[in-house]
Amino acid sequence: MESVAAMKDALDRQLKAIANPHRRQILEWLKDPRAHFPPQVDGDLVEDGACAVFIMDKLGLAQPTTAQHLKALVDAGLILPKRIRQWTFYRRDEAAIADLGKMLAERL
Amino acid sequence: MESVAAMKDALDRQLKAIANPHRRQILEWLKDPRAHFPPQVDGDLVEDGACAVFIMDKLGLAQPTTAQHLKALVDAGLILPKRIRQWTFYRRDEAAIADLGKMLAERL
DNA sequence: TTTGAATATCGCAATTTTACGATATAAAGT
DNA sequence: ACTTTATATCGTAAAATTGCGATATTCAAA
Repeated sequence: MESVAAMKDALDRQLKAIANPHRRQILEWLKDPRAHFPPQVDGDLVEDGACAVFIMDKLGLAQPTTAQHLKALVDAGLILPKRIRQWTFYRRDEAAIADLGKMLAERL
Repeated sequence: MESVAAMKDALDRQLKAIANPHRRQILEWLKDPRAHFPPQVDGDLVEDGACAVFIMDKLGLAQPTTAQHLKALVDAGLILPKRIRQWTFYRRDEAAIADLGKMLAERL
């Protein structure tokens, strides 16, 4: 069981995460990875997620900046990282995103 | 009809507005003004909203800072200001808040 | 019309966020 | 082992956010 303060911190992280346009764009792209990212050899686009390299390319931001945005989304619990060989793939945590959406629709 | 860019700007303002704990606290208090604010002589607590002075007192922030937070919420279209005599009262724009919540639940 | 109270705005400091280059680490192929 | 590629981290600069004091403005009462 989590403390109230910890839950508020978690909500704060999630709301700050979606308060940034680049991070919302990433979440949007990951809704349909096949439509937005090229085919991958090492990791299924849907099952494992999109490769950080492709996300970086589409964002048009530097690698450290992209990594920072992805970390913010992971720390907020909105996307799930999966390391395969030397790559990290990211996919949406649909359950967490749905929970957040429901929470906001009900309690905002 | 609004442009897509203008709609994205509006969403950005709304998400940035609720990304701040103080502003979320204000929205929370305004859900039940009678429970959180003292009776008012000049303006109905529910119909017109809570007086900025009382909101400031509860926040424990300076007047200019409180005014800034209230402006952010007004500019985001989440609360409605009403000037009566020398006071400004604020109440939730329930329709706008519900729209935002629904939007996030469906499209996040 | 002066006084007092509420609100709005200005200017500025402190903090946080965003972005990047440099560099370190990790993993794979040569 | 060495090189290449992907990722992570460090340090730092620029921009945005948050907060406040000082001050202007607004409005009503004295």
